[in-house]
Amino acid sequence: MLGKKRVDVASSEEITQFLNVTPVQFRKDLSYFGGFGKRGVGYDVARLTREIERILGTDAAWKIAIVGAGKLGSALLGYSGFDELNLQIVAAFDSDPGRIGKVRQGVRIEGASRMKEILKEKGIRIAVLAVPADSAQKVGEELAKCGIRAILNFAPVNLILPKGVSVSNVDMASELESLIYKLKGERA
Amino acid sequence: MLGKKRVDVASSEEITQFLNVTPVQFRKDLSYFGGFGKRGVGYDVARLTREIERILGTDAAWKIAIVGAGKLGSALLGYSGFDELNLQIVAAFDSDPGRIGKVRQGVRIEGASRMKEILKEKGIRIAVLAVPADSAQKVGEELAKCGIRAILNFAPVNLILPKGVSVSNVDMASELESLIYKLKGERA
DNA sequence: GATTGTTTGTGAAAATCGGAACAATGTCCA
DNA sequence: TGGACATTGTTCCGATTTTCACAAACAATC
Repeated sequence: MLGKKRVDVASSEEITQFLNVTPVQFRKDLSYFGGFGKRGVGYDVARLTREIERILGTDAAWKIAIVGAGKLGSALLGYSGFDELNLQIVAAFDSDPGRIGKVRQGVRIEGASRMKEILKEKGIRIAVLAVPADSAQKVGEELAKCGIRAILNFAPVNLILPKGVSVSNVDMASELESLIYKLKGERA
Repeated sequence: MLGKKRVDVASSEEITQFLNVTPVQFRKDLSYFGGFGKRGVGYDVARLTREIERILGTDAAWKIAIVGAGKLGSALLGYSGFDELNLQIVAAFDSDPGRIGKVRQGVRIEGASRMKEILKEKGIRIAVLAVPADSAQKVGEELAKCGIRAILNFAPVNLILPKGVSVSNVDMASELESLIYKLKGERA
């Protein structure tokens, strides 16, 4: 088990050490999409990476827009994690005239009025929503009208949008709630 | 159904319109902690709010610390959502000498060396981890040593920490992955 | 006060999820 | 070739979660 120190092949056990899943789950999930491993051997890491990227769709590049260029939006513009998912930030928007025209991380901040035009032109289908809570619903609706089909929502608001628009919430609040709930249980 | 436009009482159906749960789930979850509603009427919103806060533990204030005062950390220092959960940011830390001593949103950024001292002194048990991915594990371990029992982790890293320390991941990557996966499915 | 309509709380059924066990398939070595 | 060993892919089973269905409880109206 420790004899061969090759990294080009790894067993489900080795791989899931660093993940939040059990080896069985890992194998089962993968087998749903097809058997990529070799019995008695393990998984070819390079191929596995390719297959997973293909399954998730991160093998092709996706263009995304950051909507809202305040503190959070700016932080996201500099966030390195997007690269790894093959996501390219190709546009940023804000309604504050003081921010429009500024360039952050090579991306020019545009006014909200040019949103539709630019989103269509560049073929953007994913938006990251980083506006204040009280304008999130309104901006979300606008994005839906502009043809955006997927929104990563950072505002602590439950967006109600037309069917066909997927919303994923980065929900700090509920994560914190569950942490507090656990802490409370410990003390009891 | 539309006759009484009172906001002091609402049915599970009305409430869950804005939530991500079904009315039945809502009622069942609540009934686990006790029946707070009146049959044929609905839930007293004020009381329900109090009860949920009590259950979640957000009725009492919790002190939290922001660890890492880069772009993301700074954005979090100004994030308004913490207030609503009765969370008070009472400390911020960074290892960059250029940032230490600066005050953001009324909180002074302290050096990492003073972490243990300050966390203990102020009785902080929840930390928000906003450091770069490559130092997240190390800093997480330090926090665990300082007596932190709950970590909200923003770094795209799976923290391995001693049992008893709860970690919640704000996992932008996996949220984005699921969005892309959905988009891909639509196009097929 | 009886009746009607509404909504909660809950017990039972259905679906989903996760783990254990195991057969199938591969490598390695004599 | 054959046997020992390793690891996948899959089936089965128990547990958990979600949905369904409905009785109990309440308000309103006649």
